[in-house]
Amino acid sequence: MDIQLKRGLLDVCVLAAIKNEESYGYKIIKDMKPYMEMSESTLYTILKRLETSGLLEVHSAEHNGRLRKYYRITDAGSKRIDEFRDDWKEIMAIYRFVTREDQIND
Amino acid sequence: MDIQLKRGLLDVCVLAAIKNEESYGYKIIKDMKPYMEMSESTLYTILKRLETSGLLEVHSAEHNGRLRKYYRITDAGSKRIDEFRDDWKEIMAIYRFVTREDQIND
DNA sequence: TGATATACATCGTATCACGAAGTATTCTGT
DNA sequence: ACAGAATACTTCGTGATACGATGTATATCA
Repeated sequence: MDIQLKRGLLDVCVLAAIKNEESYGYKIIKDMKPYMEMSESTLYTILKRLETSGLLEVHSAEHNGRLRKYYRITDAGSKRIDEFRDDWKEIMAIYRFVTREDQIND
Repeated sequence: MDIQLKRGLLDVCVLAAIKNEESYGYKIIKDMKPYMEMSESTLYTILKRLETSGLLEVHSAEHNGRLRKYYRITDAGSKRIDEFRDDWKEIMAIYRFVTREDQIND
C-alpha cells in the first residue's frame, strides 16, 4: 500500500488492535499483520506517541520472568476511533471523486 | 479531517482533479474544495512533485496577457489512480478492522 | 550450541503539509 | 480614479513522522 496512505491509518489501527483487550508490542504487530505490516521501530514510536497524547495507558507486568509493557485504550483513544468513523464519510466522497468514470462530453 | 489521513489522499486527489481535462493551480484548489481543502503552498509543492515523478505534464499558455501553467495527467498518473483503486480493498479491510463492534466475550 | 523467536529501545534520515511572506496582474465596487 | 479583493504562482522554514539500522536481553528448540 502507498506509504502516505498507510500513515493516516496506522495510529487508529494500533488503537483498534487494543480496543477489545489490552495487548503488548509484539502481539500488536502480529494481530495487525493481516491488515497492515509495520516494523517494530514504527510501532514503538507510535505507542509512545499515543501514550504521550493520552490515547492509551501503559502498565508493566511480569511475564516469564521478564517485564512486558501492556497497553490499554483510554476514553480519549476510543473517541479517536469515533472520529475516524466520522472522517470516513469524507473519505468515501473523496474515493468517489478520484475513481469516478470519465464523463462523456460530446 | 485528520492530517495524516489527508496526506495519503492528496496526491491522488490532485491527479483526479486533472484526469478529465487539463487544469491549473488556482482552479484545482477550487475544484477540490468540496472534497478537501488545501493551501496554495501545499498544492504547488504537490504539483512540482507529481511533475518530477512523471505523473503529470506541464505547459505554459497565455491567458489574459499572463502565463498560466496547465497540468495534464500522464499514463503513469492514470496508473497511479488505478493503484489507488487497488489499495482500496486493503483500506476497506482496515476500516472494518478498526470499526468492528466489540465481541461479547462472556 | 547455535539459530530463531520474543520483546523493547534509540538514532539518523528522508519525506512532506503548511503557514508566512513575497511578486504581479486583473477585476470590482464606490 | 482608487482601494481592496481575487487571481496566479513561488520560496523558505518548521514540525511531524515512518522506517531502516542497530543494539540489548532472554527463552525456546533443533
